[in-house]
Amino acid sequence: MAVTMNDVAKAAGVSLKTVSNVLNDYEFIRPATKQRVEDAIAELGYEANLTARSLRSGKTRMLGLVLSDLSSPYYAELASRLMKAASRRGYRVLVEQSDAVADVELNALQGPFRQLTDGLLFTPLMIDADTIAARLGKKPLVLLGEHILDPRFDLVTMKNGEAAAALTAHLLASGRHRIAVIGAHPEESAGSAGLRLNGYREALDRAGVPFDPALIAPCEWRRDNGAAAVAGLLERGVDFDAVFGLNDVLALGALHELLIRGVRVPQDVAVAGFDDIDEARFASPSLTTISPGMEEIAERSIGLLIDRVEGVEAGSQGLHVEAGFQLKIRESAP
Amino acid sequence: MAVTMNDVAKAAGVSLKTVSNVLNDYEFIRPATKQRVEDAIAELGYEANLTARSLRSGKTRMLGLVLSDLSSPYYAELASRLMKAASRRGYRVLVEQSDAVADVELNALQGPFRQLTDGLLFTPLMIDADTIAARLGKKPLVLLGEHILDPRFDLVTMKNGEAAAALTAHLLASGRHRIAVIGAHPEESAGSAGLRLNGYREALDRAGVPFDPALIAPCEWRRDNGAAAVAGLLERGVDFDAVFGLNDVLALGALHELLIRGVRVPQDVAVAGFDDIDEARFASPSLTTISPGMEEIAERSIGLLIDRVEGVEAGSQGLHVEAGFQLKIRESAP
DNA sequence: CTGAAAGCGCTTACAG
DNA sequence: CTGAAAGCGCTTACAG
Repeated sequence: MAVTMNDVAKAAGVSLKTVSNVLNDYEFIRPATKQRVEDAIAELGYEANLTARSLRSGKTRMLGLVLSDLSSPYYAELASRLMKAASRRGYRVLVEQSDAVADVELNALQGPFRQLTDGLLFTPLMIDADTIAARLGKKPLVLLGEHILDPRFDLVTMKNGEAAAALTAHLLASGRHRIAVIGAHPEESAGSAGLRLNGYREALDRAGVPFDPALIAPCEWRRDNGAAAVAGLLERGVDFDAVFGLNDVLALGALHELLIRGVRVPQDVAVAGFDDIDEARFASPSLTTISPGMEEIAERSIGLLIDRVEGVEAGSQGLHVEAGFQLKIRESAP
Repeated sequence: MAVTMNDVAKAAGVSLKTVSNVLNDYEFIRPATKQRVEDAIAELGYEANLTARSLRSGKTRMLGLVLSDLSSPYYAELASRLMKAASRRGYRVLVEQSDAVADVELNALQGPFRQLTDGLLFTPLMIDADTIAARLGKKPLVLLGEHILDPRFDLVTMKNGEAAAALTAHLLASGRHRIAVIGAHPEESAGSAGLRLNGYREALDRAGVPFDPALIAPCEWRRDNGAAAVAGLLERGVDFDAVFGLNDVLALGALHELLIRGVRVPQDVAVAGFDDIDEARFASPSLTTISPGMEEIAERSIGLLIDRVEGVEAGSQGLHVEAGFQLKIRESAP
């Protein structure tokens, strides 16, 4: 069997409690005692049993991350950064993919996944604020990326609406007035899609450009859907001079479809996205998009969640953090 | 406090052991007893404490996945599939990013990360077979993606060499004879880079085309490095009519750099990659590449690891699985 | 088929 | 500053 604290205690000639004190950096230990314990630990190659520690302390030092799909570039980059930020503070991140299925989201909120983690970073796609509130246990929860603006919850998000409005204003200023939007989610109450679409409409309003529902293409946020949506617009003969993909992979799918059909970008149609994934810079033409401050989102959300877990952040009111954004003007929509 | 097995036992009027039997699907329980226990569980809303179970059983039902960086598209897609495959068999996957740092790889092999997981899926980048063998505990380990062909270890991999040779043969057959290679890793003993480069050389040999070291650009596998490497070749005046990026992001970075410099793809220079990430199909021009059978790799590696964990797969010899590959001929190198 | 008991390896009041 | 004891919530031989 593995070496236990008991073995260490025996080897060092002290009690269990003293070993525990050394391991947990208790202040008042005689240096000589501490040394003896540390020597014994080194000699025996002792490593604390994390499961036993968790059972006793009720903490796992793991944080849960619930998102729809890790293989989408935006979430992959975000997850990578979150894990690194957590690691710096001594926590691990356990990921759960919901595939945007309501049941999975519900289970992550109260099932075994919750039990395994000290706190949750949650991207709700299918369930609403009241549903979350009803299942909320005592463990901290920080909402991520979406915009359930509810005083009951901590939330770290991006400026979806403002940023979409800024991007739309840029397209309008460059002379485009028939801006197709790809990736709307008419079914979704509280989601990035809705907020970004709102931003788009506001920018149109401010510019006095009429909103045309024919320009709005609903679809899930997948690359092939971006391509298909543009194909649909072209085949229906919809007149448009710009495409706003509600995220980058949609825009990149659309870009590809336009190019293979001989539509010139940006001469005939400008294309813009949202997320500024790594790929956007290296597309041909490179993609105009919104950089939503992912590094800031990762740092702030992990920081806030761990503060809650450790009881540093006291307020019972939900804290709302909005990361800044940047408009990245590139070749696809100069 | 939470509801415990004891509470359930009391409510159902049975002993702890009987509750445990019901939870663990023990065969010989009187249906009436079982029903009473199940009713009590439902009524009290009992959920098993996973930490306590782990402490007692020594199993966590978590699998470890060690890779360099989750934000790279190939690993993100792989991790997503591995998690889904594991989930189907009742396991979770805990990811550790090594950033290709030897120390992190070592720690994943024996530190707390190992303790938290029942088995490991490991992509060794910086450490070799003997180092792994020296730290190998009793818990199962399956090597992934790389080619440490060592009878001591289970290994699930792709046909790096064969596939690279097939791709190179295709480029040669299309009339390209000056094929630049981007992303070589001269420092690395056992890695995909080396194996793919070998495949390239073999294909040249078979075709009687001389190998020219000037065509080989070493760099880490990042998109911007692919762009920089092509820029370097052009600026040094190296003559080439094709680029083989040792993975897709390198090839896509190269593709972008060629296009912005006015080099036509594929007319002037053909471009090919390796991985067939989602993006390859949607690049402009779409990218010729190798599809390395990722679904097969994910299923087989998770299956093998869980079999080992559960003692199904008996042999002490390492099992070696090679997934099949497909050459995807697209516009960038027809 | 079911019960009583031990114990997985820690942490945490409680004494001293 | 340190020790002896209890207990976190399960599973697992061992009886019967």
